[in-house]
Amino acid sequence: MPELPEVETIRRQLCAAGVEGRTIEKVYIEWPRTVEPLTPSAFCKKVQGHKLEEIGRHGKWLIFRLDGNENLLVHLRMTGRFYLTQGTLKKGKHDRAILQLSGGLNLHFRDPRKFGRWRLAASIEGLGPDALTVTKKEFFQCLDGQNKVLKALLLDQSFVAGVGNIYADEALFEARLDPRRKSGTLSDAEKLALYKAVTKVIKAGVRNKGTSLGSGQGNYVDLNGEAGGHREKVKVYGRAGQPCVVCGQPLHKIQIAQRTTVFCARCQK
DNA sequence: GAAGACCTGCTA
DNA sequence: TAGCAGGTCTTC
Repeated sequence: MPELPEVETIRRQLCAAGVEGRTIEKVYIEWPRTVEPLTPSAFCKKVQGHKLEEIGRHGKWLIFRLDGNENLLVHLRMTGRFYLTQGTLKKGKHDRAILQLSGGLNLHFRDPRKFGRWRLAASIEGLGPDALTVTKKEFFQCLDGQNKVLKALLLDQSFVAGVGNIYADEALFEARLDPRRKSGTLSDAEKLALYKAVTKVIKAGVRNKGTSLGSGQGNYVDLNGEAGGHREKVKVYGRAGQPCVVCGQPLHKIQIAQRTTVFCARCQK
């Protein structure tokens, strides 16, 4: 569920809550497959006693830098979220992993659908430039030699990291580009429009602390359990059949690369 | 590409 | 009860 803006919001809140600088005193793995490729006991052994020095992010990955040369890499996938408790540990219903930190702070990883993953590694492989900080030059370089359907390309984390289904649809609407277009057919002006649109919608998402839709269990909430404020700003995602905010025509819903895609057939060319 | 797998819980 | 979900990986 969370895309870059949601992950960045959580990262900032973890920093603000003073998680950095604490020692990981004990690790609980409640769902073994959360950690990979290590077994839970091997994972706990390698993490316990280490200091959590800094929290970073690349694309949708959270990067907990540990002392030594390893990082705890966390991907929230569809329903992962973090929350903090103080004092005696009480495990929540959908908690899949918990870090007991120095000073009595507990960092819970709640993930109903069990898709989230924790890894130990020096770095993350195979990601393109981060969508929040990608430069125009990098973006054009990444587009070079590509000829993929635009929607699929934006979802490809090796192209640009951090864009998911919501922000892909929003960026394509913002750029007025048809999601079915092939990237090789874009003019320079259209490439620039796409670059501007991607960075614009991602930055707006971060500013509004992420997007939440509906009220389901998997619905995104931040560290404090609050919904993102970007919901009202979404122009196409989840609005199939409703009028386009620009031309008033009903928005279309189609499948591209097995993902629901909403767009305006009149505005997006 | 497309389809299935991984999973649970909410909505229609 | 069936269908759907913001993500990614594996296997045709």
